[in-house]
Amino acid sequence: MPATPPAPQAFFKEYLPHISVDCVVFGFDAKGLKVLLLKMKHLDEWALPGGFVRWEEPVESAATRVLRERTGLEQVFLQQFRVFSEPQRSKENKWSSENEALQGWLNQRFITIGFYALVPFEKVAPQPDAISEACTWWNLSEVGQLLLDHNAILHSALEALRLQMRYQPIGYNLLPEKFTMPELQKLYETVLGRRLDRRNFQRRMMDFGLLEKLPERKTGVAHKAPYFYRFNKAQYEKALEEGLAGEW
Amino acid sequence: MPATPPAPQAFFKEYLPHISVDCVVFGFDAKGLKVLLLKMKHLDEWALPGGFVRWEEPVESAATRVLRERTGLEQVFLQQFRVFSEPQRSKENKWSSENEALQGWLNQRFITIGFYALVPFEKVAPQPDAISEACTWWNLSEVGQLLLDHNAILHSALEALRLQMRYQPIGYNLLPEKFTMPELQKLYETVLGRRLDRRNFQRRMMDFGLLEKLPERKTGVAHKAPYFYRFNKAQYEKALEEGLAGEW
DNA sequence: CCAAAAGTGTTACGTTTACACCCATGG
DNA sequence: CCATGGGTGTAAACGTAACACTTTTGG
Repeated sequence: MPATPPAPQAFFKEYLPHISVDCVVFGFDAKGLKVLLLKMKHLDEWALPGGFVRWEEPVESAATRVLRERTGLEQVFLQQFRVFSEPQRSKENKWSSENEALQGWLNQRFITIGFYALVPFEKVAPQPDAISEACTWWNLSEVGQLLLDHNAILHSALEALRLQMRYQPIGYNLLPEKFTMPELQKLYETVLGRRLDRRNFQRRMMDFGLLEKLPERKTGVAHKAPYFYRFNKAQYEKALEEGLAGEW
Repeated sequence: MPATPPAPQAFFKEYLPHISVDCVVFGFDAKGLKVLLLKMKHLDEWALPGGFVRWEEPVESAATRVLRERTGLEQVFLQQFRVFSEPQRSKENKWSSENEALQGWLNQRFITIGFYALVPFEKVAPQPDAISEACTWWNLSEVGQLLLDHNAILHSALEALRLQMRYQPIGYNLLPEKFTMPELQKLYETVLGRRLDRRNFQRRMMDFGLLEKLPERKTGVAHKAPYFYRFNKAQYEKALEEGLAGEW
């Protein structure tokens, strides 16, 4: 979205009416799973980054654009997971903006297509959009009341991510290029919401054949330094296509 | 306030522009999996049953309405699985209709929300809609070239169904109230696309605790007559909520 | 009365889970 | 030098897959 206030009716000319995309952007660091949220102008609430669909683009392109503008990233894992379309979902909200064109646009009924994204936390430079005054990471456990039905969308995205984990690998997009086995394990434990056995986890991960063990070890840590690993991109893509065996 | 200029035509008054729903309706009989298709007027192609979204209803309600009007059924298993939004998906098609309002409506760009439904084959009374001249079941293997991107939607629905099978029970909506174990097995083999061991299948199914064995047996069959079973509705619903263990 | 299909049980195998031991490092 | 965390190995437990035997029925 442009930083300068749009001309009247600009939104209606540029975007399909009634259709929006909302992105649940997941990141991961030592503190656990995080989600990218926007602080809306003139409102006390935070919201998921979202956007609208141009007249000649697919919805995936709209979501990719939102991601690029909020995070600066180009290639991210992005997956549509559900449509949210209750007529009441936008009713409760009374948008009041100094910009009349924007206000008229936002007060439509919107059917929104939910996407979730997995992004490398440390590479993101969060940028607010035209209708928000801040864009920052939130720990998943500390997220409060969100705009409209965005809490439900977030919850649904997390469920979709947990489901994806059952048959596809995650990690490539959520971790830095080089990472340690305990870090990867923490990611899995965080998303699954339960502890895993250290030894069994390592063996299982290696058996998938997606990881390459590097000769280097982590430095500056107490106790025995863990080795670094990285994903084998080709094998990882293959696993995304074909799925993994077994359950968690 | 309405987003698009209020059109004189009835369609624009009644439905949200640019948004449609398409339903992949699966049925099952001795011949295997079937899908419900419509023969379009003035076109040689068949299409998935679809419809549009009223100004004050959620998309699920639109899909339910399509199902009711095409099949006569009220309570069916219905699940949204993906949005199809390529701008080109509707471009190729030149609608020509005797009804000018209809033609103008259909020539919009549509973003469609894909649903799949599981219905009891024998209870369905297929009914064509206003823009089609026939509505019939097709064996999945005999489906040819469909309208627009409907082949892709169908294929995607089948994938979603296979995925659902991995962690939720199917059968309640696809089989008659009373059925035999071989019939249930055939359903699973058909959807999964591979043979299963008769004995192990039976044990596994019973272990799920969803089936009730009835005292009656099938009559008029050669060889040993199989018992009838039925699903325990309460347990089945529970399994749909909580998921099943194990892989196929 | 026998071929074919259905019901029940038992064994073999592999995968997951649980746990033991050794290694490395910073305080 | 020892407490802590990381790396590797092994045995038990569990679930799935493979297979044998009995029962029933129509031709």
